[in-house]
Amino acid sequence: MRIVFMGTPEFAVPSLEALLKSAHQIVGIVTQPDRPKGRGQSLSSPPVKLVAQREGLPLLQPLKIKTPDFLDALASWQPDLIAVTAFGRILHAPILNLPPMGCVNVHGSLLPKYRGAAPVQWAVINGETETGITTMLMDEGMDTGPILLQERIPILPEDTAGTLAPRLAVLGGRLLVETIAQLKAGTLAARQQDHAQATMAPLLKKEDGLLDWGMNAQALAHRVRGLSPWPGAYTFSGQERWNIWRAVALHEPAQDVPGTIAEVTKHSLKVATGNGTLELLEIQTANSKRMSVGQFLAGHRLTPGGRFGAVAN
RNA sequence: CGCGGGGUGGAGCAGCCUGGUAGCUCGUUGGGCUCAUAACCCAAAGGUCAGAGGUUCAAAUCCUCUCCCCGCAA
Repeated sequence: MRIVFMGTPEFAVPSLEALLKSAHQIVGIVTQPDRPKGRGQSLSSPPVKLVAQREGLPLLQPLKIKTPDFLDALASWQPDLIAVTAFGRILHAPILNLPPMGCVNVHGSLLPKYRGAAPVQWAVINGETETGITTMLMDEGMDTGPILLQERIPILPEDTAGTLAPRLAVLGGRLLVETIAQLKAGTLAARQQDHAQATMAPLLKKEDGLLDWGMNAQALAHRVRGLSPWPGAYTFSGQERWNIWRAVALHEPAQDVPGTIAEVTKHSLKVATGNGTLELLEIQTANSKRMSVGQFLAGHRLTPGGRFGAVAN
């Protein structure tokens, strides 16, 4: 089968790799344009582009999707099917209708739960113990198309969005190939999503990382995991921004105003929350690298009673 | 040339402004105490102060350049 692959970040790479190992012919790849990144402002290539170049495959990086030029280019590849994993743009009808077998999307959640751009992060933030991959036939909505295949995967207690995403991505690749095989064989029946059960997983912004100490300790711990490695959970100590990379909720009830440093020993740092105590395990201050609380406390003197919270300005 | 912070024994930091004996909290090693311990006590080892040049009687500290790391912003 002639397949066009559309995808952009690291999460999309295993999908592409899986297709490359399959018997299908990848006739073209579409990814987002190079963008300025990093400390300088140098352009960097999306991970999918690097794979395309390695394989010497035809590549498009359209600035705009809804142009006749792009549609013509796509059509010239004559795809039977378009596979989409984390491309980063909504596809409109002219593209969706182009391939005879339709557009198949790999989504990182058990749809209809967690529709949107950040399904992995939100599943962890909400303390889910399992999530999964859904393949679906795309329509014009945001992850609203009929479901093709679905497979579950556990979320481990120590999982962050950063550790969970690669496992989901690999599963996504496997399920994508399986989905295409069954579509080709005609043994797969798409079934409509139960839209009443739908929840959203909107794109995270930097500000979403700011911790609200009024929440309960368990919810904060989940948030720290779900926001790692991006955008990162953070709070303020005075004017200084501190990232919290690992934390665990304790059963000890909070005695102080939420955000108050409740206890400091040589190796531990405990903070009062709206309900319960949060022990910080790995942190990162303004211009330093992330480090364990033990390391941090070796060089910094903290005293109980200090307050974390939003910066006042 | 997007903005800013930093590089000091193995780790994390102070010292720099106002040049003049290398400091703190840990870790490591040895010893002691203890039923015991990530606890406590005693002692020891371990540093070209990122690198190069300059100023000076004297540079971790002041000046110039280079390399590397980090945060913001995207």
